[in-house]
Amino acid sequence: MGSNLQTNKERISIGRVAERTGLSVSAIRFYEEAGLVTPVRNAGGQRRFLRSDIRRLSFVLISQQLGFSLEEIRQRLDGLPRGRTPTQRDWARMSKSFRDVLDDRIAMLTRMRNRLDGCIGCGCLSLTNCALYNPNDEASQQGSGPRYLVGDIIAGEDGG
Amino acid sequence: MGSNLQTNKERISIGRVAERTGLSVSAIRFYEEAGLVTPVRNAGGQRRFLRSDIRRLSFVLISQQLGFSLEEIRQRLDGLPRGRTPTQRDWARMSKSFRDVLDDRIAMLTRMRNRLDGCIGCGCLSLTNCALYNPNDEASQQGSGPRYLVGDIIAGEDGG
DNA sequence: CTAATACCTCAACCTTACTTGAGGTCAAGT
DNA sequence: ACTTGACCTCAAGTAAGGTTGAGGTATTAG
Repeated sequence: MGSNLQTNKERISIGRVAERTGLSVSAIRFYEEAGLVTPVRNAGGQRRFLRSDIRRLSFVLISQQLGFSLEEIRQRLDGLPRGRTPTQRDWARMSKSFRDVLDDRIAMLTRMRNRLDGCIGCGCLSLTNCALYNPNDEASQQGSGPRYLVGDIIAGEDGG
Repeated sequence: MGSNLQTNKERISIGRVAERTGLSVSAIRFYEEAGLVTPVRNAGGQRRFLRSDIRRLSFVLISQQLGFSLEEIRQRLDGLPRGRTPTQRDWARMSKSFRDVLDDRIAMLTRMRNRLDGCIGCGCLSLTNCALYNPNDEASQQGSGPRYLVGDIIAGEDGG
């Protein structure tokens, strides 16, 4: 009875995993390359996944919906135990980690929203005073490259 | 008195615009290509911007911080009047448009957050029942490619 | 007038998250 | 045995949002 703790048998193919997760085969291969799953190979060189990898990939999908990058997800998955199948407690810990980030994002978006009227809505768009530019907010940072703001932006106005 | 409605004088170089907005010169050229600003050229072929373009680009920067894509921003900027310098009322209208989207995003993130404990936190990750996968939410949709979910994902469980 | 900047275009490169295709192998059914 | 379908690797393409560099022209300060 101790034998099914680990489920070393019952390895499944990439096609099965794709069916069960809704991911494409190519995406699963890509996720392997990204370090999100680490299937073994059979004698013929084909990938064999654990059933628990389905849950792992489901977690990846959910996390993406929450707006996390694959790298952020990988870091959290690396916190899972290697020697055993993750327990409810393990997942709950990660859930909390995400919840905290979501709380921050919601708070930031709410602040942004509240500032919007005062900043754009007034028509001044004065970035000197504009709270939307406060670099202390962990702002979106979607693209690459510098996104800084200095000095008096609007000083000389059009129509002058 | 009608002469300064349009401000045909006082055109400024791309370097000046870069200084005033904090954008790089290359980014401003890129934004021109994206249709976000449309500077004229002087006799030597160099770009000359209106002072109001600084405000326009400031709006672009703020909108990006709010999480909008350049295309979404362009569409909103295209709603600005072409014949005259935008008024406070014009900016306020766009502000409202963004505010509405932000309200939706905040609401969605909040729903997600509230579901997180029930879905990941319980450790089941059963995507059959998982509200986080509800496609009716305008979910993040960051990457490209299909992101669908079908059927019973977790049915055969590890350790089973 | 000349040197130093600032500006120009075009092409290539970067990251993230994948897809698509070519060319070849493995596994399963008959 | 043979055929089909699933699988393999590697290279290139896509989209967004830019940056970097090469090679050349404009403008400006002295």
